[in-house]
Amino acid sequence: MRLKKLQDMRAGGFDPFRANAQQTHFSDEALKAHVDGQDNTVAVKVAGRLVVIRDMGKSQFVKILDQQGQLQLYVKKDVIGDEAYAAFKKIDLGDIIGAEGTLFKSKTGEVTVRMEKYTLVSKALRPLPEKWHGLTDSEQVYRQRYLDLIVNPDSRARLMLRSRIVASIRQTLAGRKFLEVETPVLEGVAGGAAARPFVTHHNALGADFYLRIALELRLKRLLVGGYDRVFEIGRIFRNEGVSRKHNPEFTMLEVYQAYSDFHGMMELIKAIFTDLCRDVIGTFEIKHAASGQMINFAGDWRTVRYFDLIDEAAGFKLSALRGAADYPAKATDAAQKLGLEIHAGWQPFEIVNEIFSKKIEPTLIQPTFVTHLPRELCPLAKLNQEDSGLIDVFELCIGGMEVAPAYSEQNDPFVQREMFEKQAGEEQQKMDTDFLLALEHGMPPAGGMGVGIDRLCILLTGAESIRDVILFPSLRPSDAK
RNA sequence: GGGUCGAUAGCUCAAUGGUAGAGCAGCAUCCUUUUAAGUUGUUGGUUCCGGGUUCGAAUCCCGGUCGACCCA
Repeated sequence: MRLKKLQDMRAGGFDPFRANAQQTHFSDEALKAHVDGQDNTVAVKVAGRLVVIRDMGKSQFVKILDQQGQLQLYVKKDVIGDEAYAAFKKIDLGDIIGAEGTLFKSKTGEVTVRMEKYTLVSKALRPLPEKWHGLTDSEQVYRQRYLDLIVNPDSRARLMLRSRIVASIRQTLAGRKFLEVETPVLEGVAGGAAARPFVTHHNALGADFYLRIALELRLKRLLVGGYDRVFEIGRIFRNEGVSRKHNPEFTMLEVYQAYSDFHGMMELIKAIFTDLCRDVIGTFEIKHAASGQMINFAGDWRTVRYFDLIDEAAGFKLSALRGAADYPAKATDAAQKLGLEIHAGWQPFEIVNEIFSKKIEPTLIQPTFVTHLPRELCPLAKLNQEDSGLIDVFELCIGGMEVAPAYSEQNDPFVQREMFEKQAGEEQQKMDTDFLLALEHGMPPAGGMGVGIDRLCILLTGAESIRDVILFPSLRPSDAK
């Protein structure tokens, strides 16, 4: 039917796919441009997709949707003429039009464009999903996100907010003289984190490449190169499970600042959140979707040592036994008392971290800096001066999720090499020998931080799943119809 | 990878093992300030795919595909 309308139009000498329209106002700008009490004085040219048609015979109210939202148009036979009105009646819901007219307020007080002229600029050959319930089939929401954006205002607003969140972060960092850089996605060694990488092959070079799993080692080379404040917002790839908190490709912000340390990173991440809450979200209190609690981003954030939390969970001073002969047994015992399953070959730090990630992290709803983690958890951080079993780092947890880890970065090439070589446990990082070479040239002391942008967006938009803040989440390929 | 649940008209959803329906969308009709507009009429199905049981399967069984949730 719609195809026939298109064919008729083309036979009549008009092809909507060859037409265009002008846009002087977005919908929200048009709404603001109306002057109270002065109807039909302001002329606008608007454009968008027809999403509502209320036909009353010789006149109709319709609504178009553009980037900023919906705008009502009033189409009157007397105004646009018999011929144009007859043609307008043939337009379908979902078609894209440009319209010119003047602004007025309807009987019910809605600012509306009195349409004088219109142009059909694109024909929709397929119908829109239902207007009231929207599109709820999650598979279609993800696979055909464009339909979700057209009919589900929540999705539209949430994903637009993500764009503004990223823009705000860039602005905060630029204001502090950070340089935004781009580093390779294809790497010979996927380092900087412990994760299974995706592998691909470069034909001309005859070599396998890995998609990066972190940005860290490249950005630190830039510190060596004399760029003292650098950051990258980029996609990284981990060939692991998919869940509400995990997508195989996700966006990471990594920041490195020379002559700073993990305390400096605390200040920086607070500044980023403060700017976001004030400029983008408009509130410092955000509801946590999973728990229903309000997360308060204002004021001082709690800072607590990793092992203090462990001791609290265990119910006794487990940390005092670190290094003692019965530490592994006591740690296993404590974990099992908490109902955790401990695998036979696990190192003590793995057992303790199981307690942290299963029993503690999910309870950290309010912003919390967890500091002084065991050294085995990250080979790239500086060792604590007082206790070389610990590292000078924090893990920022919010909403029960790890949102941002930060370190005082290890810049001693000997210690760094040793840390790589001595790695224990299941999760081990690959040794990047060129990175060690770079360290040997001298890297300034620095604070560094990684921020999972997707998780940040989950928190700030009150979303329930990572898929709600990623435009096109990874799905198993399926044969398109 | 394991478990649970789901897939029916373009969309949102119904349908004791017995003729597959409704609302919206579409089509036609009436209506010159509507707000999920309203009115009258009406079209529309490979019930995800492949097997099996049965006189008869959207429904029961087996296998598969895709998705959601939970667990690892």
